[in-house]
Amino acid sequence: MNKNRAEDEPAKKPSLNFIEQKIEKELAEGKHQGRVHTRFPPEPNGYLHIGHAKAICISYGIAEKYNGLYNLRFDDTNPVKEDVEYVDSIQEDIKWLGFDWEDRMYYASDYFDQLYEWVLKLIKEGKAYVDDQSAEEISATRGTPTKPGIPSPHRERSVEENLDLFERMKNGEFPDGAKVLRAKIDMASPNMQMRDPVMYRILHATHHRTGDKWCIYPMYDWAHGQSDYIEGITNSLCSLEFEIHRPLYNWYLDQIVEGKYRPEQTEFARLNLTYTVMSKRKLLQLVEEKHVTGWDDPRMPTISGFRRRGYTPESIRNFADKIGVAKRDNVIDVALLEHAVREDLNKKANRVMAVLDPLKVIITNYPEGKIEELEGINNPEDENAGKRSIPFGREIYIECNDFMEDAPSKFFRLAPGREVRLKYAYFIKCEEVVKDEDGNIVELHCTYDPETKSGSGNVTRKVKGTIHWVECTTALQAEIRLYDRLFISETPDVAEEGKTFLDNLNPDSLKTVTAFVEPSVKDAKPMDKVQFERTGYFCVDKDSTAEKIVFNRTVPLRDSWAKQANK
RNA sequence: UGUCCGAUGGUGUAAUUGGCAACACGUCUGAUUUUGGUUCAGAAGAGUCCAGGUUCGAGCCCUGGUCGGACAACCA
Repeated sequence: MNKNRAEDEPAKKPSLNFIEQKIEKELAEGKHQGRVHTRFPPEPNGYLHIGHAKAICISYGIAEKYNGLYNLRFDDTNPVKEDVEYVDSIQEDIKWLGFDWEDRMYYASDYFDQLYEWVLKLIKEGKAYVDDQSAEEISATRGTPTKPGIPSPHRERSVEENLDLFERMKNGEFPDGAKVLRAKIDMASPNMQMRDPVMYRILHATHHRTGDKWCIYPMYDWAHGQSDYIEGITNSLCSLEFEIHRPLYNWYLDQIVEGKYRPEQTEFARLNLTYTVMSKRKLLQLVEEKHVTGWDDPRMPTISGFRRRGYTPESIRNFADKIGVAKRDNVIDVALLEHAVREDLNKKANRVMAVLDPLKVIITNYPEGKIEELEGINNPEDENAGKRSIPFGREIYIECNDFMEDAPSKFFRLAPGREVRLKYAYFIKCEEVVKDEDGNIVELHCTYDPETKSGSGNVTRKVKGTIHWVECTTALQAEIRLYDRLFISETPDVAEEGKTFLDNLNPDSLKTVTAFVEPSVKDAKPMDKVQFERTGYFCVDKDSTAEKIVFNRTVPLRDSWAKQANK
């Protein structure tokens, strides 16, 4: 505790990110009557991933910070891509992260009638027209970023004709793609978004909420700002790729806003993570082509995947805090996410001994058949976590790599003639290495020193290493899934020529082993988090049962052994 | 050969709006430790994309470049 320092030096004002600065300025100016109201607007066409988690933490976090409100709004304007399965999972994931939108859950589809009314007004004002051109023609006449577009031959239709045609579009008289409604803005605008953008298209599709009521659906741009306006959103935060849409967002608002209030769009850089694919399309492909077991596969960067993997909501929110908010493109090292997980789990996860790669050790001077109960501390970081009993006996398993036959002097663990401490138990000394006819090590014969019992306090000599172990006859068996990163490339999205991101898949992203675990884990419930001593953080799988205990590896322990070994 | 946006240690984010570039992760060193974990103490590492300008003083302001990103779905 740096109490003294805190008293001597005035606490440094925590720095604000650019969105917070903007909001504080607005607040100071009395904009929006001092209200802050944000929203998170996912399209229900996939599961939420860690990138969405960042966006949620920003939008909702800002509202919380300034005592404002936040909404959840499903941006469901494209029925052919959307599904209720996603609506449900999105709600579950946001709740799990710890955010509560109370009764403010909306759908863009709630506003279809209002949107229709408003667009009629635009048509009457000569600001929108029905275009009969095909999608290809519209695309071809839009021009390029450096060449102006060519006005549609239907651009100057009369208001009456537009009204009639649009009415008939709505009534289902035309097939998909036959006509669209376009805003009449500027076909020569240097901003491609302003070249008479499509406002409505014909889609004879059943919407997951409005059913068959509509066969024309609004485009994102025409729905989004208006939805913000309807909901009283003050700050509409989105990612950078919508920056170029902002003039259009504002143009549409210009047409409908009455009075002083109007929402304002602000953009920030989306999250990129090393070794991680963040595109919904690609994640969907991983699921559909069965490269993973589902959206909640522990290797997926989805919120549900991380949850199943054993990540905690706190760690994800802390992570979002650490990475900050800015407008420049970024690639965050996954190590930072993993650090946030370890930081949280270190405080919360109870310690347990488990041997993943067993080597049998027989303690030759320990009485046969005797089982002794030793005391273990559940969590040295948390006094309230209590203690547990661990059986010890003549035959135990230790980790294979905790023994080395020809050990260098820097190797602190077991080797012929060397002595180590068994965690919570005794010193043991390796007396004999037993091998089979092929020369493989079968088991170790060791002796223990009864004087060195843990906690006895009468130990005069020191050992350099403490290793974990599990007693053979009382050990439980568990299936351990050692999940590793799904991709071997730091930037799997950037595939070499002739390759796709799938070529960057890690063939070793899942290894399953059967391990021996101390008997106390029989009480573990699905989703419980534990730390296997000296190994890593693990989470009891959601489908784990008493008959078949399954652990997913959340994240390995920070491991400086490897570095030592490389010296 | 357009418009918009961006550029600060390896990574990410700051810099009280013009005042000797800070914090976190990572790296390294040391101490404590019945986890080579945790914790603690310390160190190295950028002179802010480049070139000019304004100023007593520029990462912040101005001018001109360079590099990177976004935009030409009836996706969001």
